[in-house]
Amino acid sequence: MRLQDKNKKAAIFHATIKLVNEIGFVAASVSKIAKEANVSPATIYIYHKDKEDLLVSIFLDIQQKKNSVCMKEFDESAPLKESLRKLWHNSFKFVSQNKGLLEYNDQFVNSPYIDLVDDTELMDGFQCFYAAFESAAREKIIKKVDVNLLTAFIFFPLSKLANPRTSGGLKMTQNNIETAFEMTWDAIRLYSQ
Amino acid sequence: MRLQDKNKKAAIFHATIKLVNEIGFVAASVSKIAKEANVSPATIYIYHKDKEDLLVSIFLDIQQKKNSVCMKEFDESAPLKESLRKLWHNSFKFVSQNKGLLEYNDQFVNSPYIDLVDDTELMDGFQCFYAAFESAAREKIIKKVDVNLLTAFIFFPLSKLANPRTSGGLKMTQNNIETAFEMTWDAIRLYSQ
Amino acid sequence: MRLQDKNKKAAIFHATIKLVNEIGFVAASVSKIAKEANVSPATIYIYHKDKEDLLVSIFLDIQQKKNSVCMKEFDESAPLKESLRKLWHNSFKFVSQNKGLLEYNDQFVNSPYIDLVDDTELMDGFQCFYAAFESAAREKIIKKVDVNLLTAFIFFPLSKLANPRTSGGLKMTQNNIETAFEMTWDAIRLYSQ
Amino acid sequence: MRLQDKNKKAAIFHATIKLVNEIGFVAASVSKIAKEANVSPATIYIYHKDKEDLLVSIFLDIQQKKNSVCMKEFDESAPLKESLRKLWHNSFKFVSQNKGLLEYNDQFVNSPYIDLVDDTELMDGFQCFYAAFESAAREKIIKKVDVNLLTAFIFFPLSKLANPRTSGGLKMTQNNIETAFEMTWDAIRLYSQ
DNA sequence: GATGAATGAGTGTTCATTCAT
DNA sequence: CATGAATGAACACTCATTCAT
Repeated sequence: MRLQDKNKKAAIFHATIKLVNEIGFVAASVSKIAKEANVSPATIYIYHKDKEDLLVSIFLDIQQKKNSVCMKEFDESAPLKESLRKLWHNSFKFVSQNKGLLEYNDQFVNSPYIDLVDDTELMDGFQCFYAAFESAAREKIIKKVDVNLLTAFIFFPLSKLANPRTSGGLKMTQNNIETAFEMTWDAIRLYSQ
Repeated sequence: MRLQDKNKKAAIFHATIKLVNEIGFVAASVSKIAKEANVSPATIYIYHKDKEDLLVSIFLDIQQKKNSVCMKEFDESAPLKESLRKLWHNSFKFVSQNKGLLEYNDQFVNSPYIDLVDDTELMDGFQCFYAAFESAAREKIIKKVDVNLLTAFIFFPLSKLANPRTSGGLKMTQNNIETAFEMTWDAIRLYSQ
Repeated sequence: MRLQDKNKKAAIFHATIKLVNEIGFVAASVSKIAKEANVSPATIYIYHKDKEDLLVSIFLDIQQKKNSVCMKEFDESAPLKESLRKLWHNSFKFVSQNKGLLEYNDQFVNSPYIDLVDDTELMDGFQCFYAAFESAAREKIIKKVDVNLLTAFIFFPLSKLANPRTSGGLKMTQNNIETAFEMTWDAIRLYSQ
Repeated sequence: MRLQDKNKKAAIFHATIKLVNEIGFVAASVSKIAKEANVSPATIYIYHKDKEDLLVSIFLDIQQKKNSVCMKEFDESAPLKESLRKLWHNSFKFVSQNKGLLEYNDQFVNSPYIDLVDDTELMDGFQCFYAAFESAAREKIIKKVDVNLLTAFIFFPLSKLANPRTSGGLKMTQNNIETAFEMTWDAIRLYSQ
């Protein structure tokens, strides 16, 4: 019996991301992906039930990679600000090391494909922040507002700035990252009287 | 729907937005749009060169509508904070009055179709803010940072919160809008000494 | 507006029958049918929802044609034997004038496609015989047996003999037809004392 | 099902018949058959040259089984009527004991696959009847007609009635079988003056 | 201006079959 | 012997677009 060729699975993975980033979900057809991956269209269906499954499982794969990079060395006992700063820097590290992956996921979450993914699965890695938000709010370190408002100011500017396609050409140097993070912190922190 | 004869263009406009929001760019075909609009596929080609032109011109149309609502009563001489606050409230007014339009454009800007639109055209209505940013920075009211950082904290959280699909179920009451705006302002304002 | 081209519909009809008879349902693909009919595959889908619909509607069309020929000049008041004899001769007339059509339908009724057709629709034209069977049985002209036994000896030998593919090379002359019919009649008639 | 190792050929046999009866030749693909038989697609090609060979050899296998059952205890010296009666009852016994097999073969003979089988092979087991027909005709026991007319009234009603799919829901009790056989006999017997 | 008919090129997917183990 | 991996070719069907009216 022939063994699954890991190279083929990886080739399909990269070909899909490359094509989707270049020409979008609409134009990235299975046969084009197969050609890019130097594989038969039928081979794709060995690894994935259908096109939807291909796109979704790539998304989840990236998501997981990203989470594990972003949450590396996360310390629950550290002050919230330090944890968030670490998250920001890790995010930009991930992007710089995995150009394209984030771009793919940004397109994905803004397409109807995202509806196929369980909501809770999405924020999985960041759950640990939620408790930290609550205690920080109790200690009057950050504003006592809905968690969606907090995430709107933490993750959205971050994802915009981290994605070269939407960053407006701004180069994210260590300086800029730090500045941007301070702006995020200003948005959520509480100013005593 | 039953828009007829003179309103065919409008029927196509609405049918496209409805379908794209429901099933996405991938599945929204010309003939499906035609059926939804109670119109022949050929009729669409009277008003639009091709499918691309259809999608892009709808985007631009919405963009223009949104801008004109958002910038209503913009007063160059007013303080920046008041202008921005007005912008925020106008944005949410637009959304509540035009459900679906913003959702369409959010999908559009996150698809490769956006590459067909001239960058400068996008921010057109908001150019007047750029001068205001600069002078406010000079007066040490807001931080002296790249304009892309400013917009990342002004427009991105706004667009996330205004789009029901991404707002995380948070209902944007006047209270929440005001709170969110204050967070934006905190992000960009300069704290003296 | 372009009008439907009746020739195209007829061409699809004949091409389908020809191909199905030559290579069977399994091998008669939509694109082969389209090529045989000198038509684009897409054109077939203007006239038929899908392949199933194409095959079924051709079957029903033939069935109807056959019924109208077979039941021509059917006289309710005539003796049953004469009505049946007429049916037999009409059937062979239909076959000789429409070679291929019956072969198609024989293949159809012996494939799972037949399950898609309403049972009652099938025997529609022959309902008028059922009453005649009952009264003839009451008058002790034919055997008093289940109607399915009667039809097994009337229609099945007939369809076997009428179809050149199953007639075993026997040429159905007027003489043979008449002989065969007498055998049918012997099978169902009642012998007094 | 769970037939294993040594019984793989049998598993393939049964899986094929089951699938063909359920979904037809068109939809019964090699991989579906393999899955149903709990076997690799490749395994099927150990026992059969190709798909055609699989289908044909199953047909012949069933045909042979049926013949051996039908002709059991055939006695050349017995009167023709008794031999035929025995044939009829044996046929129904075969069906009741091997549901599905006859259905498969009925589909097979009415598909173009039948062309792959040698004509003479088909009627092989029944050749012994041909001589009996001739002598009975000479003795004026049955009609002196082409053998194809005889078989049309012997085997066709039989196969229709024995196949539940075409029997019209008529339950073939011993009584009904006997009645049907008498009708067959009436069809072919000769009535003296 | 407006239409439904018509289409070649393409879609996602499955096919029968072979290969390497 | 038996397997799951792998595939080119084909499948049924839909696409964006044009044509004739």
